[in-house]
Amino acid sequence: MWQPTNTPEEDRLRKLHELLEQGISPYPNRVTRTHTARQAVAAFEAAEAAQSADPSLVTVSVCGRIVRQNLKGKVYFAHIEDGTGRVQLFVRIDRVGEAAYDLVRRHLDLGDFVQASGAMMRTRAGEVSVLVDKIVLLAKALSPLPVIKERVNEDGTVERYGAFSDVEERYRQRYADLAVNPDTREVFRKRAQTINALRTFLDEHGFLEVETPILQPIYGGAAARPFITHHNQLHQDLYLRISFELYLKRLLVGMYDAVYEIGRDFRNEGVSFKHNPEFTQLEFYQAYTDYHGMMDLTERMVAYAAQRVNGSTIITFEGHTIDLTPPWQRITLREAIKSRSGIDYVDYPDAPSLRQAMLAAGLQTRPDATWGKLVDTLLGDTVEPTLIQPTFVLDYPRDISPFAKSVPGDPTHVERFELFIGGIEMGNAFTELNDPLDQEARFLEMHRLYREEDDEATPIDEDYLRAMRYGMPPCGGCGIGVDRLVMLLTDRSTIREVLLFPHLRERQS
RNA sequence: GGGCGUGUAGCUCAAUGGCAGAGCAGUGGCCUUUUAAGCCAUUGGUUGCAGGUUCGAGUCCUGCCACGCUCACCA
Repeated sequence: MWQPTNTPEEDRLRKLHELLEQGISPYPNRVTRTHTARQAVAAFEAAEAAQSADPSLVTVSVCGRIVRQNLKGKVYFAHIEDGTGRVQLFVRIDRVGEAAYDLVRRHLDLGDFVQASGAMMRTRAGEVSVLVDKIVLLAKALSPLPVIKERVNEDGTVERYGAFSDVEERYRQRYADLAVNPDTREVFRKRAQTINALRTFLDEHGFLEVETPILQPIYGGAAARPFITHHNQLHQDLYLRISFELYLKRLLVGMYDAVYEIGRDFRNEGVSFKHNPEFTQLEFYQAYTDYHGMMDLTERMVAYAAQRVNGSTIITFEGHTIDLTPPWQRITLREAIKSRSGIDYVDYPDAPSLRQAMLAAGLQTRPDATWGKLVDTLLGDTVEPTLIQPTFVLDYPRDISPFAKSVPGDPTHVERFELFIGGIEMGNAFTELNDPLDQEARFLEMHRLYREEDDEATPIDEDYLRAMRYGMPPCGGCGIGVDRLVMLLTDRSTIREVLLFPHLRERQS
């Protein structure tokens, strides 16, 4: 059984017991709400504006959490807040009677939920308020939330005094963060709007939303270590998906022209400001197009989401003004790296020579890195941080892109792009490889590479190859990191600020 | 995993190696139009955990835990 751990909790528990002794339930079953906080204020102001109506005849029953209270002798003011906003309660002892007033004075705390009914009025100070006839406790708060006081300035801006800012506690107790920090609530509203906008855009462009397995017998579609779990009755190890790619492309074999999925991917890798072990991915695939089609669609979709969420395609991110208005800059990976590092990697066709060139340029490399990984290092270290404005980087080395079609006449490169905005990778797309024999060869090549590194054996998905042998239409596919997109649209510098419950290490002792 | 940093009251923060404090919240009192209300009084601490140095440790040292930044890792 829970025990108070501090004086405020002891006081609140005592009040709860006193209420029970008076026969008052601190957690009643029934509640009556006629108006939200916002509606109550709006109804009064509308009556004020309409000369014909008597605003004092506007009666309401409002519900919410007490976020400010001011006991002033025989009158009591409180602000209650619900999901729509705040409204002030004005309680007078001569109106509610001594018994009810005593309950208000002795037993209500910041954080409690109450229901108040009465007529709307305007105080002498001018604030629209509920002149309370009856007030009912709806839920007692036994633990105190951080107290944040607000002052509304002349110009309407809100200044906040006090804070709940400890990052760890905000994440571990997100409910408390949300309860007291309206800015946090706004982030997750925008997150929902973002996802809704992506979905709406794709729906309106002929895409079918689908759901594919999260528990997969063979993981694939990306290079990452998986989480492993086990089905007891089937005696089968299963993997939490690291991407949706291979299942979604099976659906193009199945004659859907365009499909997408928004869902969770799981990667058993390190965490960082842009990595969480589970994250939300959007992948969409469209037949009869290629990566150019994916670029066109992607830039329009992201611009649409920005417009829907922020009302503009021009946003601010980490102090940068970023213009998401299409069309976006396109540059080949080769040109991008050459312009930033001075290294034209095609001049160094094998890992040892490229590594030498990179070392000569003062770049750090891993001695065991493959040629493709070295190119990727060049991208990450010299190019990625410079790509603040939205930029498609095109044409990647074949040996780090096993699902992309080759660039015609170019044995080195495949038709792939990655999308960068604000210096962060936002997406990855290919002209999808639909040649089953070439795909099998790529699988075998990757399998060999990873076995050499003895890091993660990439399993070969024979069923995917079988699907492709039935014929897969030419298509483009793209994956978008939804959390990162939300970071961009809400100007948050870490992924944890846009995840309601980010992964944290379990607390010991 | 490495480096740097942080951890003190419910919240936000102070405290030269020398009595562990403030504001807000809480408690008691005054106050019938307050709004960061005000005034008077007052409660609240295993200073993340475990050791060590010292006459004396929140402070210095070691280890551990958690978090942040960063590097590595991450096609």
